[in-house]
Amino acid sequence: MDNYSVKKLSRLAGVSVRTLHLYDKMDLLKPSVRTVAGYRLYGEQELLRLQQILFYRELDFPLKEIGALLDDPTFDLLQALEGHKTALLARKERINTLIGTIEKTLVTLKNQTMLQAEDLYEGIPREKVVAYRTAAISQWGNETVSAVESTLRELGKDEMEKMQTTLHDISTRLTTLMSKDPGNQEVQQCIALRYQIITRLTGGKIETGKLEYFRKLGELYAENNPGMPADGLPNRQLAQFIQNATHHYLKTKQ
Amino acid sequence: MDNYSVKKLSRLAGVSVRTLHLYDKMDLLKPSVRTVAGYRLYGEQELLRLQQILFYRELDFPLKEIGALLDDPTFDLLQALEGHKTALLARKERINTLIGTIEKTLVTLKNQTMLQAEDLYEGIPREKVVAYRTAAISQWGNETVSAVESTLRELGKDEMEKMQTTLHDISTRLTTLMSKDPGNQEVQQCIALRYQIITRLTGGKIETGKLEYFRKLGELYAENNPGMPADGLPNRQLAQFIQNATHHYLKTKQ
DNA sequence: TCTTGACTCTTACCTTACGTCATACCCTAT
DNA sequence: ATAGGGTATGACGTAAGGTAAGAGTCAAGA
Repeated sequence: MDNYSVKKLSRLAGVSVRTLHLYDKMDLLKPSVRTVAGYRLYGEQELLRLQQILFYRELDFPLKEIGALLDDPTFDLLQALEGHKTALLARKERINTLIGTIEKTLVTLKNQTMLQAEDLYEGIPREKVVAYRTAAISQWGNETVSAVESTLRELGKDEMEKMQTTLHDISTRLTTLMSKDPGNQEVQQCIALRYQIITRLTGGKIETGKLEYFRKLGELYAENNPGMPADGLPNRQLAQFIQNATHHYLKTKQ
Repeated sequence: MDNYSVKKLSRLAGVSVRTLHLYDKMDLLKPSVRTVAGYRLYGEQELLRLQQILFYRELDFPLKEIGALLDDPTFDLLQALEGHKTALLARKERINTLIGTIEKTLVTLKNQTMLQAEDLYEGIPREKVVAYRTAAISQWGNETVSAVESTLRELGKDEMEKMQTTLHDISTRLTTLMSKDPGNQEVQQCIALRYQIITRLTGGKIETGKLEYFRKLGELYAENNPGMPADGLPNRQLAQFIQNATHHYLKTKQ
């Protein structure tokens, strides 16, 4: 008898030594023997009692109540269990309510962001935007898509037009120079400049997801606005700008 | 501005003063002003912020997280809510498991007590016992029925027979004396003696539920065992005994 | 002006079921 | 003798406050 040290018993039952210390101090599970050195030794009975304790603990019974029901044989176990079941049902109901509230909140928030996002996607059919946006979120994460949309909003028309002009110049010059004199010093300057613009475009962190998202938006716009009429729509310019910027960058990066 | 003292704000929002103290110390909700005496004064903005805090608290968000999401505008609320919802779903699942376990345990326990109870109800069809026992539990509670069954078990055949004989004598004598000489001194003695026996029968606490339950059992037995053959079955004696004991007691009590 | 009652402040200890040190002691094998 | 692992006790920390003690503040009535 009295085979189990704290560590052995803790391993056997899957609890920590500290837990056994605690149960000892609160008179829930006492060792059958203390050695002269003060070491705790447990026997089979204690192992059995521990199993019972853990069973009720699994059911979220408070330890005090477990002690009462194990020590007092007249304890009305049925009633305790019924009461506990009622409490658990109440908790479950509460959680259901919470989940419902969260879902409502989520729908509201998503609608809000969708509404905010809508004017950014002017000129592209809504269902395409929704579909691609959802796909992009699942592929690159909510953060990336939000960042792109935030950048679009932040840049505004004015800066976008400037950047577009600059980038157009750079791209044209790069194409010319590369075909004629790839070793020209100006090539490096142009590439550096383009890098700066793209950095601004991606908010400091150049990520493939962001660039791909920008590029795809440009494509979608071009598809749905054949001929790209120069009607002054911000998205037309935006799309063209993005296509220029990202197409070249991604190509030369490979 | 700064209209609300701690108490006013606490009443308005339905939280305790202590809670406001705590939120102040943990920088979750600071008063807009402190008077020279150190009193906290809150304004409309603080009331609004408190509403938000309570909303997320209702959703079981930890207060630290609430502070983060209210103070950091870049906090990804959608992701937090989704994560929280997942956690709540997991908790719900766990609770479902717990309820299932409790229900199984309850069934097991009830079957056990039914099995133990079965031999006490020998001679009465099981379905009648089950039906009446269930009705009795809902009418007088689990404790009363358990107490009666515990008494039946505890008394055993020997003591029951003795008590039956004694009670039979008492009842006979009482009937005789009451019809002839109601003022006889022996009447009081008999009643006192009968009282003692019934006290023993009900385990010290004479309750209508217990006596009714005993009496009903006797009736049920008589109904289902016409002629009451003197075959030595403990239940036959038990039934007769109980019928005698309780019938008289209840009658004279009215 | 004094008192009374309502209000408020800070500090600190209590709750659950442990986890995580810190410090010191014990035991066994080499 | 020493190294290593096991053990004991005590104290502190967790989340979100509850409860209490002791002291200070404010407005109103006598």
